[in-house]
Amino acid sequence: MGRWQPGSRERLEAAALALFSERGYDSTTVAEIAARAGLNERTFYRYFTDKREVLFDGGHFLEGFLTRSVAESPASAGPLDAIIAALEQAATEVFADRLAIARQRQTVIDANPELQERERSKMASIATALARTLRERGVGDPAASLAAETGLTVFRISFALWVAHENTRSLTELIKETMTDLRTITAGP
Amino acid sequence: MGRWQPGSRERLEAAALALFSERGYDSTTVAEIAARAGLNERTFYRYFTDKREVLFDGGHFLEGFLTRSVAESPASAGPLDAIIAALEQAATEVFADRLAIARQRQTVIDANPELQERERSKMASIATALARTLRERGVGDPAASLAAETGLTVFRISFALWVAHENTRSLTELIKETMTDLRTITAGP
DNA sequence: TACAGTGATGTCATAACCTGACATCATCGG
DNA sequence: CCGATGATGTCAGGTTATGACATCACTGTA
Repeated sequence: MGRWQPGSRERLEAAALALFSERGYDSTTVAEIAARAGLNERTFYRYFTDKREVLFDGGHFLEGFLTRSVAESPASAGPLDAIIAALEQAATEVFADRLAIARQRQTVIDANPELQERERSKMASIATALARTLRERGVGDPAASLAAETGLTVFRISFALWVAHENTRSLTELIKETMTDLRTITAGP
Repeated sequence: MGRWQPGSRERLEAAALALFSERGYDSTTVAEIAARAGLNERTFYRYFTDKREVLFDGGHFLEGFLTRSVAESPASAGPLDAIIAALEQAATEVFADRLAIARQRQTVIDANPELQERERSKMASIATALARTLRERGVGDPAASLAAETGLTVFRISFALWVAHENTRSLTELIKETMTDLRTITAGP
């Protein structure tokens, strides 16, 4: 073993989530997070652009997963259907096994407006990426943006229901239901 | 004349927009904004919770305008229709005369991720408020959230088209069109 | 007029966030 | 064994943001 343990990034993420859960986001300093990870404050900022970002690293993976999924969807599918299908795939392949951590994370985020802001931002970034993917598949504008944003809205609402403490249903199930609600609401008179 | 000129808040907002336009958001310090407004840095923070907020004060007014409008909408209207009607009313009564300032503001925001983040956050806050208003009018959940979030998505996309440099069409017109696109996209197979 | 109360602003000190510049040290290929 | 590379540490410093307290103009009232 040398000077550095491998997995600095993961250690920082774990340390941050633990500390944020224990004593809250505001009361935790970056120096403390780094110290618990056996690292220096300066090093923290080499991995994450700011203090919030340490909670949102997974977003990059999700974005890649979803864009790949949308890119591979059958050409016959409508844009919103392609988005929803990708989200359902993520629901089973990415999220299904991670309810406990998702809840812990969400508890931290729900307690802090700055973090909610960043979460929205991440969702928006994913929506932008998915809209681009749709455009590359020939979907026009603003249909592409609209489908991507709307799909993410459905996901966000479903996700909130999923992590709610009373809930026992699966994320996929909740996405399907929310999607049905959306169709009801948008159906013209 | 006494020690203070009236309208400190407005002066701070104007100074901030001007400085952000001139030399960018990052390169402008809070002390500079305050100085141009003839005030102290500490005083800036008495009016705005943080540096970004100085650009988003109008959001409070918009939120009030929209919730009032939705609260007064005819009971027969569907939830999404009520939201869209309120947004169209804001389009004519609030935004129509302010295209120039809206564009200047948007240029500043588009140049800085932190500001985009805050803008999203403001939209989300408005959506939350509108969802609450819908619930008070008997709309269930998640239909209320869904209608509010979807309506704001339509608005956001329409607004972006409106402030785009090439555009010559009215915001109301663009909202109607985007709404038509949404109905097309969500229409089942 | 005098003067106490109130509220807006200023001053000061300081913690935490974030960054640039440079130093240190382990690893790896030769 | 050595030099290149890359991850980490050290240090200095600017900016954001906040608490505590002081100052000054305006108000009402005796």
